[in-house]
Amino acid sequence: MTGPNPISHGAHRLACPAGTVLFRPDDACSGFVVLQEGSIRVSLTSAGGREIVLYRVRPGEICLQTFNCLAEGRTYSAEGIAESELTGELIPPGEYERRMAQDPEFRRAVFTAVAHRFADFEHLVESLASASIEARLAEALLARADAAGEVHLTHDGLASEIGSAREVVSRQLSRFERSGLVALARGKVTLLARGALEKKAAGH
Amino acid sequence: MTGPNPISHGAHRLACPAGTVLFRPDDACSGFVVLQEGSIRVSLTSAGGREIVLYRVRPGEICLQTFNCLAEGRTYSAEGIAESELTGELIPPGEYERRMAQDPEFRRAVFTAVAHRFADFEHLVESLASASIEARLAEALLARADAAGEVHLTHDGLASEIGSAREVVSRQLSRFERSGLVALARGKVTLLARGALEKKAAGH
DNA sequence: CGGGCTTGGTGACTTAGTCACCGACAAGGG
DNA sequence: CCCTTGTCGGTGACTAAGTCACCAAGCCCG
Repeated sequence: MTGPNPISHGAHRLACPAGTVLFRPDDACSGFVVLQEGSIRVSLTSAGGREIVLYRVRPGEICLQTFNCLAEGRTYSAEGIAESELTGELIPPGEYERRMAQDPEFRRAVFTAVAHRFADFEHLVESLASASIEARLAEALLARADAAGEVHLTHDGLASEIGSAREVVSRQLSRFERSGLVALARGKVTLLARGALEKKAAGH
Repeated sequence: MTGPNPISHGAHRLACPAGTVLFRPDDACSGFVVLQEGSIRVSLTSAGGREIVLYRVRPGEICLQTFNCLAEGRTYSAEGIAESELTGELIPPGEYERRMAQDPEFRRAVFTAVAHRFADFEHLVESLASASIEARLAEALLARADAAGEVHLTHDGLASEIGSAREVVSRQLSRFERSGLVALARGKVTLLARGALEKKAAGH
């Protein structure tokens, strides 16, 4: 999925440490990002200060914000932060145009990524419009747990994942804890009953 | 924006009356829709029966669901209904591939449409995650009013537009009516104070 | 004219979000 | 070692939104 061209003519090497802010709302777009290692969290922060994670860009994928900017000549509307150390390519606009025209495999990869993003968005909209907090939180915990069943996020961080408020997350987590589904510690949630959480995530 | 090729080789004429269901979740995709006249409403209905309008496809635009299916070889996940009589082209998968590869103008049109849809989604997510019902309803009324300032939708229809419930819409409309912002009649809302509604839509 | 359907109104209740505040814990400096 | 400062999480009280059950117009059509 990383493609046959290691670093093609005209593309720059991209490397940056965890925590780097790659773009913010209203930034101009410097080029098209193709990720090789790491993950980028793309989120939207509304006027009221509420943040919601839209999606994550993973290795082999393109950053759709970048695509959007280049296709429309517009600026970003969301924020992108490196969640871990990144490596990849930064393809400048001209080179991007050339590749889209001439490289069918590159084009296919871009379309696949676009299609995935749209599926992500549809899922997000459906969740926001009709799933309970209980279901959305259960889903977020399952999605972000490591192999040991631990989620290393604060209640605030979890609230951003599901587009809600910290207090709401805290209270729901206490209910999960009282039901024996999770164990709580500062900055960490340990999953004790994945099966039960999966049921909750599906809406009972 | 309708492009230089009236009906190109390999494309079928598309024409259907208002109310036609163009696709449903899990339908296979028969081709790529390029709309010339009319409008398609694309919506998602969740398990609980709640419907939300994702976006509308208008003349000169492409249908992104179609794009998505073709790029991924997958089925639809949303529903598309003709809101008015439609005319356009239905481009079969092979012809679509050929045009994407060979026709830069066609490719550009597709990208522009994708970028627009993407912006629509971001706006929708931001609204759902953090705007009040008052603001979202005011926005929907403004967006769907005709030149005479009339919105020909039932409370149920308005609820679908903003992804909420009929009762909630009814109560908010009564408040707008009591404040003199709208006049209510069966199946119709008349806007009386656009300026005030615009303020509400922006969040006071 | 009189069912039966669609549309809209309402009260009572549950769930979610907001606001204001406080206490517990972690890290670093004096 | 203790104190300060900042992050993190808990809680009560309130408001906003969504749900449920039900009813009353209006409306179409035989």
